[in-house]
Amino acid sequence: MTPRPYPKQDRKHVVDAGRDKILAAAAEVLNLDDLGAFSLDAVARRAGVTRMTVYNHFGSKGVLLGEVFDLLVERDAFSGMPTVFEAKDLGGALDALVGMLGRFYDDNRQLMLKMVGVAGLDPDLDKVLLEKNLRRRRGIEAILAQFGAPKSPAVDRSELVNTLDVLLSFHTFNSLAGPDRTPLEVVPHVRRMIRGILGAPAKPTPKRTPKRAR
Amino acid sequence: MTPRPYPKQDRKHVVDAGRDKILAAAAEVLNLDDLGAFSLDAVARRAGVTRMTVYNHFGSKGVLLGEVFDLLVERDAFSGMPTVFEAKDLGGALDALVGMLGRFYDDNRQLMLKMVGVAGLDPDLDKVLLEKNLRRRRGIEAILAQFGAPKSPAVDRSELVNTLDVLLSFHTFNSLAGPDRTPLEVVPHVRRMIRGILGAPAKPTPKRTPKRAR
DNA sequence: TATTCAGTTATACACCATGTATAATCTCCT
DNA sequence: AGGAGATTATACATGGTGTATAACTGAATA
Repeated sequence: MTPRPYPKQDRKHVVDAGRDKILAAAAEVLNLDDLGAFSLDAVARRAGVTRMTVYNHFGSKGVLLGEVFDLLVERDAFSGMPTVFEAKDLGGALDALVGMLGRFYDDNRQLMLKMVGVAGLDPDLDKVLLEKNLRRRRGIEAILAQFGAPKSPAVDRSELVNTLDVLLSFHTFNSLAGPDRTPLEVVPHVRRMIRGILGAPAKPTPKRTPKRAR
Repeated sequence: MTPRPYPKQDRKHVVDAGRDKILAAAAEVLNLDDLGAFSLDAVARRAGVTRMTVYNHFGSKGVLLGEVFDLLVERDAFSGMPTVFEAKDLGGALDALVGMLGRFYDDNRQLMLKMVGVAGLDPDLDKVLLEKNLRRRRGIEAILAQFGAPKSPAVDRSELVNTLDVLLSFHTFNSLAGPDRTPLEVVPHVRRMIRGILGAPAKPTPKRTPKRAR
């Protein structure tokens, strides 16, 4: 019960420095080309700490990965968001967003691959990743709100956000790049795709649609 | 050195039956909702054999998964390919292809998620999956060759196959569906996206899309 | 019937990774 | 000096992959 005047805040920065060191080490290990070489032991060694310290900071592998992703998304992927809003029209803003994300995906391609990998196998991380992907969705919605949606898109208005979200996802850049190109090199192509979706005149008359599917 | 006239072919079907039983069991385990619950032990138990038998047939987990994917792709995903070519034009063929793939992704959503998961972590399986994805690409190329490419697509001719390939990938259906919809429900939307990409009149003049500039 | 061989099983083992528990140690602040 | 919080060292349980080896089974053959 006795009030204890103790640091607890003073040493916080030291502890946080340790945390950040671990997070950075984890990101580095994830970005190594060695496929499937992610272990808490490797992270700890690279961070210069013990595996136990990692468990003290984060309780599990999933939480650690979640925080790594969190940090990267907030600090790297969407750091240029303000400049996106400086564009003069919707097309320009989306172009800027594509460039921003393309750069991020390029810098962290291996990391992203492993991240979606373990996310597909770890329910906890899966939830975190899903939530973090909402970040991108909210960014798209903000852009549309600011610049106004196009009048005649090739897709439903209600599905416009979904469509852009898919086209801006890592998977789009990754599989479009394939083994021979980088996500960054693919940026112009993604821009064209989006422009095609946005600028296409509406096809309101489904009278002609030649579909015979099943 | 004595020539030994022995079955070796007669019992083949029995052995192959065992193989198929294991493959089916593996697919079942992969399609369980239990995220990250895939072990060779579970597969063996469900197949009614020992873990050793699994190792006798396939040498490793990666190879087994590769063959499962192989079987599914060939037998389920692209089994309806002939009917796709019965369509009367390009749009109809692609619509049919979208429906075919959407059905497959819907039937095997959990499996696909886990598959890309381990593929992101296992180099061997990664290669297999990459090669199997070429199956889809070749299908697209065949359709374009049969029905002719659109005259004025919204994307480069050279990138047309890449674009369609991305739009037809599992990731498109999966992230478009999100947690609240199924890949199958998303089929009409993907069809519209593709029609938008294909049917949009060429925009040769990059004079900026006619849009409200705030 | 006895043999023979492929495939299967039973069993044991090595290895690695995650996660938990506990006591010892270090560091910095008062 | 003393103490609290963080870190370390160490051990352990668990579960999965992959390898090795000997025993077993069943069916075709002689």
